[in-house]
Amino acid sequence: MSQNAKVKVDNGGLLRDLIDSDLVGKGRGGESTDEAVLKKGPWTSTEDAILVDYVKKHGEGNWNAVQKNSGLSRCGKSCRLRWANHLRPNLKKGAFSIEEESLIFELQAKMGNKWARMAALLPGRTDNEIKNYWNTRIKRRLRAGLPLHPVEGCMQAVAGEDQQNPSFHEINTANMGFLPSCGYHSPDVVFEGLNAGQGFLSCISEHDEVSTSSLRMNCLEPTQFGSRMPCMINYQRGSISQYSSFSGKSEDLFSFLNPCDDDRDEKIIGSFGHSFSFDQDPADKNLLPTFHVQGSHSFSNGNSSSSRRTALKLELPSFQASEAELNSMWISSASNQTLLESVDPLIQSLPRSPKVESEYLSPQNNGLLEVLVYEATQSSTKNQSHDKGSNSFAQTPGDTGGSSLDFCETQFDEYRDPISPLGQSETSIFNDYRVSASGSSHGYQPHADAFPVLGLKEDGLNQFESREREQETPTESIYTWPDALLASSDWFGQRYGPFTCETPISDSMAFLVGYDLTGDYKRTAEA
DNA sequence: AAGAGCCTCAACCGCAGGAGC
DNA sequence: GGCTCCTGCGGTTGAGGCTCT
Repeated sequence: MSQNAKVKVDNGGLLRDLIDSDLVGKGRGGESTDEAVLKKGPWTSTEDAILVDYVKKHGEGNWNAVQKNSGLSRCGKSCRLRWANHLRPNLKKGAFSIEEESLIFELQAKMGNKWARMAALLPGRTDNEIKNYWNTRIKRRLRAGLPLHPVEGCMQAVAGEDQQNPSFHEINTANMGFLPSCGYHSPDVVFEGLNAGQGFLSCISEHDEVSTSSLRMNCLEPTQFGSRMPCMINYQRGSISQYSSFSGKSEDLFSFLNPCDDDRDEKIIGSFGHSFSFDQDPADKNLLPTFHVQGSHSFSNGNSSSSRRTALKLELPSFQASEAELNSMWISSASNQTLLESVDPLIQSLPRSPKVESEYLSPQNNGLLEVLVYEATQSSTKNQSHDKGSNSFAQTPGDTGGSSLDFCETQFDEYRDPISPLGQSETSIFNDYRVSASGSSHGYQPHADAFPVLGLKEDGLNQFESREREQETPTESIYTWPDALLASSDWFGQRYGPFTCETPISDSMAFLVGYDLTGDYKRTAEA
C-alpha cells in the first residue's frame, strides 16, 4: 500500500482549510508524526524553499526522508514531484518552442504516451509538461475533428532534408542542438517486420547499394475519414546515394520514392493518400517536390497553390473541393510559415504570393498549436465534403500534379529499374492489407489492389490505377488504407506507440514510425 | 458586468517495478 | 518466494485564469 493511502485525508472542505493553516505541517497536535495529515494542494514558497534547501544538502532521492528531516508535511511523492517539475535547476519555463513541439510530435508518434522518455529527450522539460501539452492538444484536435499530428511537422521533416539532409531526428536535433548531447540518436532501422520481396523496402534491402537502414519512412497518422493524413518520409543520406545520385537535396528523397519504377512510388504514396511530384525551377534546376495528400487538407510552404514553386503542396483528393477551399486549405498550413522557414532555406527563398500572406495566412503565427487551431477552423466547414468519398477521384482545380508527374516520368526515367528486385510495387507493403467491410483487420490477405482505390490524378496515378484495376478486380470491399486502419483499431490516436497489435497493419505502422514490433529500434550493422 | 464555457497546468492517484530484507 | 518500501510513470482531477456571449 502506498504511503499516500496512509495519509490520505478527506479531500473535501477540510483539505482546503488545512492547506493554508498552520495545522498542516505540524500535525494536528502541532507536532509532526507519521500519522499526521500531510499537506496536499499547491505548494507555498516557504515549502519550496525548504525542499530546495533539503535537496541541496542531501541530494535527490530518499524522498520519504524529506518529510522526516525537513519538517515538510508533504509526502515523498509530492516532494519528488515538486522538485522534478518545478524546483530542480535547468528547468525550462514557458511555451514550447516550435522545435520542441515538432520533436514532441515525432516522439509521441514513435513512443506513444511515454512522457518520461520524451522528457528525457527534451532537456528542461518535464513529463508532466509534455503530457499536459499533448493532452490539451489532443482535446483540441479531437474536438475539431482533426487527426493528432499536423502535417507541418511532417513537412518540416521533409523540408529539412533540403537543408541538412539528415534524418528527421537529426534535423530536429540539428536545429535544437541539444539532443545529441542527450544521447538521442536517429536510429537506423531495419524493416524486419516486412517480408522479403514484399515491396518497396525489400527493393531497397535487396539493392546492393542501398541499405535499408539508411532509409526510414514515417507515416505518422492515418487520415480520419475526411481529414488529413500527415506523413513523414525520412531517409538518411549515405548508402542511398548510389541509388539515385543523392545530392542532398529534396529531389533525392523524392526521386527515391517517386516515379522511378513503374509508378510504384505513386502507388505507395497513393496508398497513403500522398503523392509526390516535382516542379522544376528553371533558375536553379532544382526539383521542387510537390506533396499531394490524399484525403487531407492541404498545406504549403506559404505559397499559394498558384505559385509555380510550391515546394510542398497538398491537394484535396477524393472529396471535391472548390478552388477557393483548396486555396484556403493549402494556406492553412502555410500559416506556420516560420516553422518551415526555420528548417528550410529553400523554402525561405521561395517567392511568396502577397495574396497568400494577406488573405490566407493564419491569424497567428506562433507555433504548431496555432496552426492546429487554424486548421480546425479551416476544416470545420469541409467535413461534409470529406465524407463524400475517399474513393472517388477528384481533379483538384489548379492542380499541377499532372504535369509534375509527366515531368517526373521523363526526368526519372534513368532511375527506372524494370527488373527491380521488388517483384512487386513498393506499395505492396501497404496494399497488402485488405480489410473486410466489417472493419476488421484480421481479414488480412495480401492483395495488390487494396489501396489504389485512392486516386490521385487522372493523368497520373489514375492511369496507373486503371491498369491495376484491369488486371484484377477486388471481390470484396476494400477500405483504403487510412480507413482500414481506422476501422481496425484506434491505432494512431491511442495505441500506436508500442505497437502491441500483431496485425500486418501494425507491422506496417510500426515500420512507418520507425519501430519494429519489439518497440525497439533495429540498428543495422553497416556492411 | 456577469455568467458560462473553455483552457492550462499543478498536483494527486493508482499502479508497476526494482531493491532490500 | 514473499513482503515492504521506494521510486517512477501515466492517467486524471480540479482550481484558477481566460475568453466569449
